[in-house]
Amino acid sequence: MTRSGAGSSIKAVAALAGVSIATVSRVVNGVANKASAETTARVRSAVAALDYRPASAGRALRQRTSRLVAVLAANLANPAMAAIAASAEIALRKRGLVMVLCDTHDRPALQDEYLKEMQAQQARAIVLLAAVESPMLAAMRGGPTPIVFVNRRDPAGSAGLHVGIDNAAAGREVAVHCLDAGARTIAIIHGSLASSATSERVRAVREALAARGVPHASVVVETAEDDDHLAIGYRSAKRLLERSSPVDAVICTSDLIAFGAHRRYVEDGGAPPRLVGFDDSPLNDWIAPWLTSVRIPYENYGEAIVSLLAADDRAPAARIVPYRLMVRDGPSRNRGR
Amino acid sequence: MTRSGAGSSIKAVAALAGVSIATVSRVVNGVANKASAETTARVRSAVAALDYRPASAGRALRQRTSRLVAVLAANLANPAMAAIAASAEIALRKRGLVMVLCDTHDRPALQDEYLKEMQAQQARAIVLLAAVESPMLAAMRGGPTPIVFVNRRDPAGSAGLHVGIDNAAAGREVAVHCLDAGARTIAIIHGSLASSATSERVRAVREALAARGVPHASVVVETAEDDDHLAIGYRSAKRLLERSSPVDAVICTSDLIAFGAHRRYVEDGGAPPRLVGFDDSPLNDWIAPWLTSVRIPYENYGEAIVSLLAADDRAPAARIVPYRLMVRDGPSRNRGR
DNA sequence: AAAATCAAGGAAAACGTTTTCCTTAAGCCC
DNA sequence: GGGCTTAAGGAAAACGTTTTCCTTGATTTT
Repeated sequence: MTRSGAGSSIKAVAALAGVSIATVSRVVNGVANKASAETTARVRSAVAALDYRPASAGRALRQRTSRLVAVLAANLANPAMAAIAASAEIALRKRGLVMVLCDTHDRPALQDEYLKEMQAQQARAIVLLAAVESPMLAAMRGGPTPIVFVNRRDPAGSAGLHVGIDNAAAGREVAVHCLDAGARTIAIIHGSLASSATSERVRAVREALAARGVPHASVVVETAEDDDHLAIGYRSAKRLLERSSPVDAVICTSDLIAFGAHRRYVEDGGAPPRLVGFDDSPLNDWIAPWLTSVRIPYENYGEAIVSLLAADDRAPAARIVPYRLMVRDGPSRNRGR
Repeated sequence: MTRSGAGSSIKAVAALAGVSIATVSRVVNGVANKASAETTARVRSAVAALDYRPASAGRALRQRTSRLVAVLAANLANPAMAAIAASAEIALRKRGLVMVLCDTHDRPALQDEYLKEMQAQQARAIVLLAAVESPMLAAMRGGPTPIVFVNRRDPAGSAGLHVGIDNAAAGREVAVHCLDAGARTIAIIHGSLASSATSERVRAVREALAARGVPHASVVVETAEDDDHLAIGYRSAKRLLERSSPVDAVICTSDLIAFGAHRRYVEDGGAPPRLVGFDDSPLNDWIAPWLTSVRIPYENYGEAIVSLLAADDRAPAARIVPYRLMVRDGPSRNRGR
């Protein structure tokens, strides 16, 4: 006798119910027209009595696919990515899928290592939070394993499954917001343009400013070579402060960049300019009441991802979710009063 | 011919190398004295040529254990938990293990559901980030699957594997720090005392204050029934503000609670009291320069967890990692000047 | 009333590994 | 040179499922 609940096999259930293991399997998996109501009930109660749950290894072996879904995040230290992961986990679980979470540190080699590992795990699907191009990704593209690109589109062409916001529209709205708020000279601080999200945002801001008559050359664009967004913001703000003429508003392509810039301005002692970021998080209300930010509903990304996986091939291959500009004008900005 | 890299089986490798699958398995797994140098080389090059990696389902089935390690976090929205998860992922990966991350929302029923699922997955080990007591946990305790309790100790007795800081010492240090900084009346805001970490911190603070001659009754202790730490801090600070006499320092059992309290004070308009929290994160330097906090090296927790799993049964069953009080006195506190 | 469908369920194959036995040949010790 | 041990490697079992066949009655169709 095996210990009761733990790891009872299909054989034990079959024996207890007085049927073959085939029947148990069919009842558990809900195959129609293969068991009488009476048999079904007997099997069900045996399953409950033994607390049986099919061993995933056996199932995966036979079905040649596991219930694992890999989420490869570029940087888990980024609260936005963590939020997406948390949301994905819930949505996957609801479908009986299990999330495997990995941190690629935005490095192609590591991303490839994980892709290979997940192939060995026979992962049901791959979710890439901010993908980078890599050999293995190229090899798997078009293969049988669905790949969902979140935030950043597929780095090679925009064909793949995608979840994200309309970055161009958001960029325009941010630009217009700054102008409407009275800003005359505007700066942009951005991260790596290899990210489609970043490049789309930057381009949209510039175009919107140009369309409103702001001379192209008067827009200051800063960036820094660093994969830490905080550092990018800090160093870029430093350079903005070194300029002869100050700017009225700084548009950052992520909240972390804005945090970095804000710190630099605070250290400087003066009143920081209007700061705008992207991502937003409920935490901003608490710790960054000075930051206007494009709220991206990461808590809904999980469902969007899963629905994309469930959809048939003819459904639209992208879920563009709505964003919302959260205007904040809290303590820190007018600290100088 | 199967498509080259993808999912080649051990049979293909054996055929290419001209050996049996048994030999391939042994070479891949590094079994000594079972293959000549020449054979080993031939197998290795076949493995490389086909980009072979053992299917984990087959392996798990045979070995009756997978390479999955489950990390069950009480709340992924908490940056501290996310940081631990990120660190665990790296450490596990280094040992060829794969992290499965789940969010139990601090609910026993959900924790049990995950525990069952992970048993079906034949998880190699279970890591509980802030465990709650639950029937399934009780059933698995003492079973073959190692369980590591992180931050909170095993809710039923302190026998289990544990990674955390010396909360009593940290609590004392925080209390002394406040007194040394000149605080006369001190408040404590804490979360659920079901967490051993929280209760140990609160007790240590109170004892240290008493030892320094602060009358027991003069210490204000606040809390709120909520699983959102931000809300606990906010609501508790509200009550502190309603008191006739203000406090000089508020010790919070987590940074999130401190964030919540800070917001309430800022809304009030006056200068917030000295605020102290627990957890800390690199982000605090950027966004909460007003928060003194006990820095817990979550980035090292992954290694501590893994070392606990690797240790034999006679090694000490706990890893108490060093903490450090990060004293900050940035802009927001002396904003009133 | 023969033919055809269909529900119910069992036996056994298949999935891809690891590992236990075996076998063979070589080396070593006396 | 006979008994050891040992390296090298193959055949086959075992792991726990799902699923393909197959069989047997019962019911429906023609």
